Amino acid sequence: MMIYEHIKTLLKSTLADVAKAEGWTLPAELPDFTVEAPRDTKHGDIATNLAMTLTKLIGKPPRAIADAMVAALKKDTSYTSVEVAGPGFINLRLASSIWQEQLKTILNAGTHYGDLNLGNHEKVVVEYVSANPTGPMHAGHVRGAVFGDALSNLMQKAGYDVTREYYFNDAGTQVDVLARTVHLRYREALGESIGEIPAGLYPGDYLKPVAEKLVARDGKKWQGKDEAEWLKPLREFAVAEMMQAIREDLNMIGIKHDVFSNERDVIENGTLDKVFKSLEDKGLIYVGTLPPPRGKEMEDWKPEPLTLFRSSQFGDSSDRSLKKRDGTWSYIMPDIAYHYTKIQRGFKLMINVLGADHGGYLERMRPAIAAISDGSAKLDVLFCQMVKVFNNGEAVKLSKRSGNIITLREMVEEVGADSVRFTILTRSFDSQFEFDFAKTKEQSRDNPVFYIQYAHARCYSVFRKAAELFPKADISVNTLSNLDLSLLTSEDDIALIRFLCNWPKMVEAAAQTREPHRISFYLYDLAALFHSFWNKGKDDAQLRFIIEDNLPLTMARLALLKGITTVIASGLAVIGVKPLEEMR
RNA sequence: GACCCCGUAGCUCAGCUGGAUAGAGCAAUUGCCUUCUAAGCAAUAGGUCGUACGUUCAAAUCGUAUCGGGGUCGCCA
Repeated sequence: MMIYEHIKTLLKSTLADVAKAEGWTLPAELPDFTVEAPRDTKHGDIATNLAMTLTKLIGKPPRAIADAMVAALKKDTSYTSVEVAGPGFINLRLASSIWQEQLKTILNAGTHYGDLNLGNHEKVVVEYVSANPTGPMHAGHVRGAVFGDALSNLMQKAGYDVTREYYFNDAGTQVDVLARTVHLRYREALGESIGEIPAGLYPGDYLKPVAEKLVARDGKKWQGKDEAEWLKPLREFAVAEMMQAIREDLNMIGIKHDVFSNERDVIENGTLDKVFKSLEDKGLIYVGTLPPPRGKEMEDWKPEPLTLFRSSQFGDSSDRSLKKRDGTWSYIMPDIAYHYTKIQRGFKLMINVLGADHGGYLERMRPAIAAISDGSAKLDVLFCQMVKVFNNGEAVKLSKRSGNIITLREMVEEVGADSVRFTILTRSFDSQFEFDFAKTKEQSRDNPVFYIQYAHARCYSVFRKAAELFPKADISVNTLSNLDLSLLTSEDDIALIRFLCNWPKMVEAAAQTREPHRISFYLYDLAALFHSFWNKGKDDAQLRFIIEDNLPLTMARLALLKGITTVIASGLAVIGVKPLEEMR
């Protein structure tokens, strides 16, 4: 980024000079203009749209403004060419020495190259997965899980103090259903014939081992007893088991949360009562009746007085009920209390990664957070769109009810963690995508993630070869970063360095937009440049990395390779994929 | 009835805080392994960017309308 910011500053000062000479009046604050590497290298190293953004202000055609700028820029020797192109772009080419210096900067920074101070060490909590402990992780969870994890990596790289968090509901009806199903499986494990799993309980075999564990621990203790006796202990047992399984599943795909929070704690430690009372104290709670929901047929709907939160005072379309008809808390109240704990822990920025099926969540939670934080905390919710799962072209309906699921475990075992992560992270989170399990399995070897890993491995292969051919040469990073790199002059050398210099800008853009997939595409393009360079060495010996009779050039090329592996490795770290040193 | 996301090559998707001839992978066709790993490279073919207006020096990108697909609108989570 250094280089682009530097050029931008230079352009501004040149513009000021030109404006003076030409008699243009400029505003104190210039319109925002770009300084970036153009897509097509024919357009130079760096292009700016500066002239075009000034047409209105100055009242002259863009090319005329550009021409005046070019005349002034040509006096600066750090540009080897300056020209006007297209509708009024100014294209600059920089002296090779500038790029060679940039490569040194990269080597000195190592994998910290691209680290930013965008977040200024601000504390941010990223909550993701947060699946309730009623079943194993399945394909529907994977997208949010991987996305949230990569986003956390990205925010960290951009200079935020990130906490990865998982929140689960262990106090509602779902976990009661879980406990009942476990009890049934428990009776089965003890030899009873249970027949089909009744509707309303969880089908699927995944609770069998849990039941067996329970038998091993408690024997026949709960057989033939009333639900009132076993519900609570079995619930606790089952929740602990499921959470353990979930952690193991997530681990398979490289995900580890820093903090696990749960609904029961929030209720039992008094946080919920405290938060509710503070809402009451603020005059935001009343008893009233809500209109029936629109656009949806509600057979069992009856107007009844409920405990309501004045959500509409904070921009919500309606007030919200905090208690159910039966007097128990509705899901939103523990959630509000949970978010209060985040605020208490010092987070002013909270990011929640949710599935698109939680569409109304933000509209409800934002007002609540505004109320409990008095407007000082901010909630961002990123909705990952649905994943449509196919198996060889046939749609797979994921449903716990029918037991028809593709588990995370199956995905990782069949396709591989790296491929799964990369596939997910080459999509923008807000567009739905189709995941064909069978096809992905079949094509797993074609997954673009290997293309990037292969580039990394090839670089390492050259280093191994160099060590063999030049046993006396010191090819450590320290030495490489202090070399004279003036031998790196070919178009391909410079093109690669130039591309490496885009890395910090990529991190910045990806972090600002919360779009880790940009990193994947950048890495792919970098790998493509590298592979292309590699193959040129077959036609032109001077473009090989190792040139046996030219140690100085070889050393300079090794420095370039080091720059490439450095950026690939730090990019893959964001994606959460291993940078391999060898692939055979 | 209201709100959110998407519509780009045969398929899966990038590009969208406006910029130069619209990109990649897969699938198709053709070349390249005595030389640093062919999980690679080079080339060919493939698109009215859903549609229509509008804003702009400039629109796949922004706005309005419309069609199509998905999601949400609860005291469920």
